[in-house]
This record gives sequence, structure tokens and C-alpha cells, in this order.
Amino acid sequence: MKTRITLKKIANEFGVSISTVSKALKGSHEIGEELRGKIQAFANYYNYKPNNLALQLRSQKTSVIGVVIPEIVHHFFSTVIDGIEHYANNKGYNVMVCVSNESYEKEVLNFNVLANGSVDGLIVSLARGTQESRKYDHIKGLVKDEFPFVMFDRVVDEIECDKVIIDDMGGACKATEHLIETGSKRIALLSTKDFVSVGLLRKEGYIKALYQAGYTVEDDLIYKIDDSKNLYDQIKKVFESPIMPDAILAVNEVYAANALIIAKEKGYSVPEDIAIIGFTSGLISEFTSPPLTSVRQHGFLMGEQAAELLINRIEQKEPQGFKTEIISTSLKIRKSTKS
Amino acid sequence: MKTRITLKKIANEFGVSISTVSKALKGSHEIGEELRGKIQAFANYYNYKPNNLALQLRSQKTSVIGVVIPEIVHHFFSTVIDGIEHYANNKGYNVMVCVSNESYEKEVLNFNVLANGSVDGLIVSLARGTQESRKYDHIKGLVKDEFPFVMFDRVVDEIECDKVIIDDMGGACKATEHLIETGSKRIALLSTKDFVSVGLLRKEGYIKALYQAGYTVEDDLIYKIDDSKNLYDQIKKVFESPIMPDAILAVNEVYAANALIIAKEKGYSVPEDIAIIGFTSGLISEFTSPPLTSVRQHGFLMGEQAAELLINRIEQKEPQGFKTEIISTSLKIRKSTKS
DNA sequence: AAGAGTTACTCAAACGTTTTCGTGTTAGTA
DNA sequence: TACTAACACGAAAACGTTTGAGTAACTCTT
Repeated sequence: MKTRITLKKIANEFGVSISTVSKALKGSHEIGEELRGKIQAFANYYNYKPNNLALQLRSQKTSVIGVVIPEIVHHFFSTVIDGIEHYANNKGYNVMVCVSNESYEKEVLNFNVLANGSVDGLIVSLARGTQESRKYDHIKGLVKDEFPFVMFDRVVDEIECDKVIIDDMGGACKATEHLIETGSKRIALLSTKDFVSVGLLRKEGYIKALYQAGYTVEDDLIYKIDDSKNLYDQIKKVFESPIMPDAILAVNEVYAANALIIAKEKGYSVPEDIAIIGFTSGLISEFTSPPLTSVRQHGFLMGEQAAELLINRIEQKEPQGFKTEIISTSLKIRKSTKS
Repeated sequence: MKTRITLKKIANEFGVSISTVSKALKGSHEIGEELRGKIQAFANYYNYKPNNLALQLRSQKTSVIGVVIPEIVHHFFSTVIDGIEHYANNKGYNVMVCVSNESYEKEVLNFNVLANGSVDGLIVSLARGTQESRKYDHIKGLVKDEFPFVMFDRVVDEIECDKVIIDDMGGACKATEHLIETGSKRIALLSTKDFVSVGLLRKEGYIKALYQAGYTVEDDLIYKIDDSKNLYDQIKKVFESPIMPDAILAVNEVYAANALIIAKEKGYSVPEDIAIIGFTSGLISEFTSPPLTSVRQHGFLMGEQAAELLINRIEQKEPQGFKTEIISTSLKIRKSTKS
């Protein structure tokens, strides 16, 4: 690659000092009109653009915000990024995305790369590996130094920082209530392992709704799916229990869609024999047959809120207290539940 | 935010020079054992990490690669990013993602931010707005300066650089052939406006297969969908033509899934009355009913290849010629086509 | 004609590193 | 004793930029 043109080279070309060139390019009246014009024309011809690294080093500001997420091929997370991008760009920031791949080690690595001058702040959703191991020192170090830091979706109580969360409990509760209202008596829950914070919260919402309706919570009806194993086989077990459930609440779209497929394979009709609701942020639910009633998560809004919190934190003059924003869900009723 | 500790501060603390501290932290034997140990302990205690911007400015290398894509909430593009991330991380690079939102102006803006020292190279898929306007000066400038630059998927012939493309023509051709082999006589094509390069290529593949089979190409069977308008209404027209087609090839997953929904609404059975194939990289096709036969695009591989080309270009000693890698598709046969 | 003001520049520090070269002190050798 | 080598550290340049302070050479005023 040809080396880019710098102030120094232009200065040499004209036999003037670097500061003269800098000022000339900024249109300063300190520099004579003739020279100023010549320098500008020259710089323009050679397509001069100030080097970002130098600017950032000098100003101690990168105008970049870092995002660390567990996965990127995931409708919810990519929607959140979109929201972050949207808000950040409007405020003059760029976004640097890193993927932890659900691994604690990779997450720590990403932190080290990003939080050493490369970005002005960090927006993070925890890797499964991190939640599982409960090792948060890499985060606590940043928070202690008051590094601008926002967590979203997969957060953890013991870290004090700005947070944005989905109202997982409320969403699951509303969904469960809807199933109860439409006549379901035995509602199965397709959840994740308990260390995934959102899985746990959704389970609590499910339980809350059952309690409020006077239903008993049966552990047999709660299935903890392991994402690293075959989904189909695990979900099939729901349909092999001695007393079949008449409804399923799934904590994500793919679980719900799989449940729907299996139900139909087994000859059950949806929603008559079994109703299904999934949490979702993607498109799958719209195109299944019947389309799935689902708890919508509004990832874009979440991303915007996270970016807003972070940029406020970055640009704050006075220290401010930490906020937790809660994004409420909405229940999109389609055809996989009775009316 | 508390200011991070620097070499200078440590140097002051010990009353030594900055270079001494730098050497001590690197474990140099130039520095006496005792002092070296003390400095290391001190730095460690205050969690010293060298400032990336300073390192990058000095070494003239960022180890970051920039990616500019039209959308991020898009299964194909996020899969490509995943592939880029994967390869780049293995080679010690990080990834900075920017979204052009299909807009030419935003794309140019992203280029200006990224290609001024912030990244060592750029991987780009063109915005629709850019393809439509045919304004490529922002790219040509970079290429002229031999800035490491790779295009993928939405490329353009007149720019000479490394490229990675899907075998769109081959994929569409294979899909069309499959429809012909399974008895379809009137095959409709759901394509995009012609300025989208991949839409055009897929149309050519479709036409090629028809020619080879001795079919005539009927313009009435080619529908150019406008993404900015209502998809459902546009696709419905396919089913309102005087002579109904008996098969549909859609250039993406969402068109195909919509076609399937509409076909069923109109009382046609799939694949008996009408067979459907879509291009895809997402999950929708798996969960429709019947699941959609589709042309798989292998975005992850594409991302890996793009990253490989770029990093080779960045690290090249001798100038090399430009390469174009072609990622072949595979036809995943499901239930929306006859056997 | 001397002081003040303007014009058109240059200097140098600062951001945080790394690294080459230089230098003063001490110890060892002939 | 005088020369050399080893040791332990410092000085300064370099990456590219911005910016406040400094300085010549003018011009104007009275």
C-alpha cells in the first residue's frame, strides 16, 4: 500500500512548518491567503485526510464504542447491534463489534483488546461461559476504574453499572396468562439451563403466572434444554411424557418452532391439541404454519437504550448514579394459540 | 473515568526515565533485577496495559479490519461477519463493523472513518444505493492507493480488487434444472431490481437453465420485487396471472416463504400444484410447512475467504495480482419440491 | 522616529509508546 | 595504572496531529 500523505510531507513540499500546513488546511487566517490556497489545493489533490490514530491519541477520544456479544448469527443480537449503531452514529460514534462465541476466555480477550484506548466505552452481553463460571473480574476491573460500561440482556446483579434488560419475567408471565385464559391446563416450559440469566427470569415469570392462577407448578413440565446437544431429540421428550401438556411456552424462537414441527409430526393439531408460544425477535415465527404467537423482544430499542446510556456515561461531566432500563415485551398473537 | 496509568506516571513514581520503565516491563536485562522487579510489581498492581492507540500509531499497524455491509439484521450478512471474525481472530486481527443501511452516503461516510488509519484493510459489500447510482469513486480512490480492499457478494466488475462471490448463476441454474427435472413447465422467477448484482446473476442462471432445457423464457414469469414496497402484495401477483406457474424460484428466503404462505392461502398445495425453491442462508426455510427446498449460500465460508484474501493482501511483501474466489452453492432438497 | 499593532509564520509541547544510541560508573585485566 | 568490558540507565527520535506561545518583518499612528 502506498503510504498516505501527511502534514509533514506537505510541509516539506512547500518548505514550511507542519503547523503552517495544519493551520492552512483548517482555513486559519493566521496563514497568508496565497499560501493557504496552494496548500489546500495540494492537499486536496493528494486526497489528504488526517490520520485518525493521531487525532485519537491527541484528543484522548476515539468516538468508537465497543460491543461484545456472545453470537452474531442470531437475530436478537444483530437487532440490538442495529439499534446501537443507529443511536451511536447519530451521536457521531462508530461501533466495533467483537464476538465472544459464548466463551469466557474469548470475552476476556476482547475486553483486553478493546478497553485499552481503542474505544471510549463498552456495551456487553455476557457469554454463557462467563455466566456459568461466575468469573467477573475482567468486568469489575473496568467498573472500578469507572470505565464507561453498559450491560444488556445477559446481566449480573453483583456488578454495579448501567444495564438494559428485557422484562423477561413480565413477558413470560403475560404469555403464560394468555395460555391460561385461552383454556390451557398443563403448560410445559422449554427453558435453558439455569445459569443463563434470561432463562431463569422467564421461568420465574412462568411460575408467577401459574401461582396467580392457582395452578401448581410441576417440575416435570419444566424442560431445561442444553443448546450444545441435539434440540430435536430433547424437545421430543415433551411429547413422550405420560400426561401430555396442552400448551408449551418456549424461551426462544427455535425451541418453539421445533416444538411446532414435532407436534405436527406426532399428529397433534396446533393450537387445538396443544398451544405454543415462543420468545422471539426473528422471522421464523411469522412463516411457520400456523404462525407462532410470540413474545416480542424489541432488540432495536434495547440497542438504542444501551447506546444512550453509554454515551451519556462517556460524555458526563459530573458522576451519575447507575441506571437500569427495562424494555417491556409485547405479546404478538398469531395462530398457534387459541382465541 | 479514572485516567489509566501510563509509563510516564510509573517513571515519575520511581524517579527513573520512561525508557527504563518500558524496558523493565518487557523484562529486559538492561535493567537491574531489583528495580525491574519493583516496577513490574507496581505496574501489575495498578493494572498497567499499554495504550493501543500509541502502539498502533507507532507501529503503523492496527490489527483491525473494517467491514462495511448494507445490513446487519440479515442472516446472510451476519453469517459472513461470523466467518470474517473467525478467520481474522485466528490471525490476530479484530473486526470493526459498520452498516451502510443500503445508503451510498452512509457507505462513503463509513469509508472515510475507517480508511484513515483506523483499520489495516476493508471488506465491503456494496449498498443498494451505491449499486443503483454507480458511483464508485470512494472505492477507486482506495484501490488506486493500493489500500487492502476486498469486496464480497455485491461486487462490481469495473473495480479491480480481490473479490469473493457466490456462484449465483450456477446456483440458480441448478435450482431451475431441479425444478425442470421434477416436471415443472412454467417456472416463475421472483427476483430483485436489475441493479442488484446478485439478483441479475441469479436471473441469468435461471435463463440459462431454461435455454438448456429448450424452454422459452417468458418475461411475464419474471417478477422484479421492490424491497421498499409491500412484499406480500407484490408476490401475490404471481398467483393472479392468467396462466398460473407450476413452480417458483425466489432469489431469497423471505420471498420464498411469502410465496409459500400465499400459495397455501389460495388453496394450492405445495409442491403438487406449485413447487418452490428459495435462495437462503437463514433458518426460515427449515421451519415452514412444508420446509423449503433451497439454494444454500455458505456465508461463513465466504467470510473466511474474504478475510483470508484481505489479510494476505495486508501482509504481502511483493505486489500480487487480484483474485476472485467463487463460493459454490449447494441445493438442499426439502419438501417444497417434487421428488 | 519610536512605540503599537498587524501579518505570517515557526517552535515546542502534548498524547503514549518503542527502540537505538549514548554515557557514566564500576569491575576486571594486563 | 591505564585500558576495556560489563552494567544500568537516560536521551531522543519516531508515529501524525493540534494549538498556545513566540517572533520576525512589516505598517500605521502620532
